[in-house]
Amino acid sequence: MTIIRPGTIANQVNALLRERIRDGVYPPGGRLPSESELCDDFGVSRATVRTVLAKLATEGLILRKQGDGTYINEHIQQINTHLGGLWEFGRLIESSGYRPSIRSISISERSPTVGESQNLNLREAENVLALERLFYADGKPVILAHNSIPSRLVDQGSGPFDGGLNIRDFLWRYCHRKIAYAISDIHSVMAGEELVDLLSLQRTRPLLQIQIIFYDRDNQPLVCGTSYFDDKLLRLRLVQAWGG
Amino acid sequence: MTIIRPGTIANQVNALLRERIRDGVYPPGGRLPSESELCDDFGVSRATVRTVLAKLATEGLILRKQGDGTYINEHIQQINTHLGGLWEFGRLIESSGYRPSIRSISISERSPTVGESQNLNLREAENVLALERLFYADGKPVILAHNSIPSRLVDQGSGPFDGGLNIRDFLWRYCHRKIAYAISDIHSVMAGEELVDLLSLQRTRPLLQIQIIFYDRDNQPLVCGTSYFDDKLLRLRLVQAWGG
DNA sequence: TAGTGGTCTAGACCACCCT
DNA sequence: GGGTGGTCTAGACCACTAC
Repeated sequence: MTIIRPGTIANQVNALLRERIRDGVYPPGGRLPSESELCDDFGVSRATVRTVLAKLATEGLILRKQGDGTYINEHIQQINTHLGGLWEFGRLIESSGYRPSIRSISISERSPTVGESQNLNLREAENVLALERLFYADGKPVILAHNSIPSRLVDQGSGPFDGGLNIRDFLWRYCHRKIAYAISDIHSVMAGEELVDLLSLQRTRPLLQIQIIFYDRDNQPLVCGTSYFDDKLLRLRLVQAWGG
Repeated sequence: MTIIRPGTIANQVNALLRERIRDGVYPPGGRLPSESELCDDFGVSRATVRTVLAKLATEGLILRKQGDGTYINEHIQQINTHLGGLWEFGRLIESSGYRPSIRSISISERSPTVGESQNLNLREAENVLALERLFYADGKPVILAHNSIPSRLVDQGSGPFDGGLNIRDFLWRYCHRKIAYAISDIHSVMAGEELVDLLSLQRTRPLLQIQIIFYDRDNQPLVCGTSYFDDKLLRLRLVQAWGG
């Protein structure tokens, strides 16, 4: 068949396979066509097909059995939160079955806290651009997110800022930087007064706290953030798959 | 050079590269030899080298820059907890800087709870083998772990069981099953009396709770588990890397 | 311009599962 | 035996970065 999508061939095959799995073109829980059939179908080499299948396998979306075939894991199909979902709060909200939205509480430049200065490896007297935002699930506040970016990285005169962007898009739009990797720490904390108020909790309650630092390919810290949410409303679910 | 290790060529190259990075054979934070140099060095094809480098890159251990080279990420070197660390509590304890040990509290067959019955997809009147274990960091109790395996999966007459094995090894030794993937839910909970006692907490405190279900390649649930630990003592740290 | 990583191909051989 | 996925090779061309 002919491919008309943008991007590399592997990405196109990837997108097509995901579509077909999602839309049930291949029987849910059933077997995928063999690698050689997929090669013929897409008109690509086996290596390309295998690259894509390997990626889907590490996400747990398919299960591969030597000498038998490749099977669709309907279990995972419903979970859109693989890894990477740790920072995409919009997806996290969606995967819990709600419609996500974002409200920007404040976006302003200020001097850094001690923690920010360490995490972002700031020099003396460097400021940060601080974002405070609330994520909503079906209109109900569920996640409070603080993020800080070294002011030096922000393009001059690039405001006003769109507080509705996720961090990756924000960094690209206003800093022209790409995220290479991130380190996250997950903690369990009791909600303070501010959190009880902002998240409309009835009373104080243990919440999940996610601290995350994003780095670019030059190992330079781009953003650090601290976020809070009630794990009784949203589910933090991770999938790990082993090829073998 | 000649390779003398067991396993596939790719695995041997993988192990060698990790060793060299860990031992500082390649300058920490510096550049790795180019792909073609590694090919010559190891005597393998470029595709094989690239397979290995891709894996190291997704773990964040190396940073790849087109047109430039491959750089060692000294930042990640110290973090042995990539993904997969979510269930290997021994490693989790090590990565927080302690010496891990395990004590088995009880291993017994019993009827399942409602949750276990659902999670393990048990039939009527099926029992489970229940493990209750404590993990220690430098001799101090830090993680309480409950795990349940359908009795049907356990080889007949395979007891007594070694409570010091991690789940993967336990399943292999006593059930001859391999884990294909796992789904984990992370929650924030207040320690109850039993936990305060077992983990020698001074008072009740918010803890991290990890609920996990392991499946085999046939999508059959093998084990479900619930574990608790104090995130003030142990760090739950995840690394996510994007190839691009 | 030279060298690096990124993408893709065609083909070989092996290990494994099913019937 | 026949088909499936697992491993590996040799070689081509492209895109990007540093100089």
